[in-house]
Amino acid sequence: MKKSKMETAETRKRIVEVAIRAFRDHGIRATGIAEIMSAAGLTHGGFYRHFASKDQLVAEACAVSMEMVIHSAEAAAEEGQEAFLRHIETFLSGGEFREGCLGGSPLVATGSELARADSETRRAASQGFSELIDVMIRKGGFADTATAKGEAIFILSATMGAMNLSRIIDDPTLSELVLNETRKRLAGLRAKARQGALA
Amino acid sequence: MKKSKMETAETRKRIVEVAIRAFRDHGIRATGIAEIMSAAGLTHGGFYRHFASKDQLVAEACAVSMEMVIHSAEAAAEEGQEAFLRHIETFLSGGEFREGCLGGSPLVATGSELARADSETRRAASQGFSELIDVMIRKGGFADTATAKGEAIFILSATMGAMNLSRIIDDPTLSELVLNETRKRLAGLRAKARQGALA
DNA sequence: TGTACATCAGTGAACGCGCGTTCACTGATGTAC
DNA sequence: TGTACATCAGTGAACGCGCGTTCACTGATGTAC
Repeated sequence: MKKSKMETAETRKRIVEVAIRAFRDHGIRATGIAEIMSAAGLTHGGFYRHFASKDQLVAEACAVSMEMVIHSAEAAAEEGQEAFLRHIETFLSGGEFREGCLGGSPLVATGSELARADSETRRAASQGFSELIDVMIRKGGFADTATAKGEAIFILSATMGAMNLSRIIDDPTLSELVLNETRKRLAGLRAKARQGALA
Repeated sequence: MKKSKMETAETRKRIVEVAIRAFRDHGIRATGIAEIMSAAGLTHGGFYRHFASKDQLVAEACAVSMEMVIHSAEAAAEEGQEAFLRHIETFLSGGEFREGCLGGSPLVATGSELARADSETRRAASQGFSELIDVMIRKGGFADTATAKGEAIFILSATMGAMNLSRIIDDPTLSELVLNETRKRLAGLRAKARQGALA
């Protein structure tokens, strides 16, 4: 039962979307092809009509979910610098897992697995991270353009580190403290970076 | 061929040590019992004379490797505050993977897997993290004791986030930039925290 | 426009493989007398 | 101190299971005439 080209494209897209969520929720290695296909309303055999291997899907899922994070950040930036900065900061309040959020980003949700992933996947992750830095530089309102890239990198490193730690820690009080202390200090840094703009 | 109590204890210790390295290098899920036992010079069947399950070994390996990080940090602190701070900072220069280093810590090497680990393992990781914070507070030379914990948490979050990111990124230039920019900014913060001590 | 046929998305059984775990067995150790 | 026996660390075959991947098949789609 061959499907129309449009249906085929939609199916492929659906598989990637389902995979993004599954990898984010359960990890890459812990997620099976059959599980993904089943969640997409298909049987496992059809997978290889769309992808050459699981690794190829992992790479594509990584690329697409990084794009989602980037688009989501850009969309927030449409509403102004304040909204953009609040968008970045929001992750550190709830440690959100939703798509488009830093917390839903594969860099946080599957970080240590990505560090050991194949070259295609790491390429996708690196490319996405690089683009995220560029968006921050353009919309972050950093006073000193010479240090903007470093500031953006620092903010992302600290945010992602705090989110990862907060998910490991089983004591809710300490877990939230990690998010809050990191958010507080990054907000202080940002205030200073923008104060510089007025000077 | 029963072994003496001393030999048995040594074997158990060796299994844990081998496991720490294997989990750190290849990840938890990707490392099999047979692989660990073989690296310890044994066959896989004997594993269950020492541990009830793989999960139990994971939890113990997590606890022991966190202790190694903590002891290593305390040892550096013996040589004075400067040496201690340089010890923490060192990780951000080379992103080292050695035992006792933050980079060799399960929090960095297997971060996203730990976030989904069972309660025993997360307990061990949380406990270790908590103790690491305590060591930093005691030896970090923070001027304001009220904010020392927050400072320590922030430094660890940023350091771990940067190390994880630097291992994902495949472009060596950007990878090093992430470590360097994070190190530079944390050094600036520390200088300020100690300046406060003199005031 | 209608017909014949090649294409190929999706199915579901099957593949080899490695996993965590179990178990009967071996034989040196530790213990009770 | 010497002997008899229970213990149990380690071996290696075997277990069921789920994995990624393959394949013969189905039948609707897209194409060539």
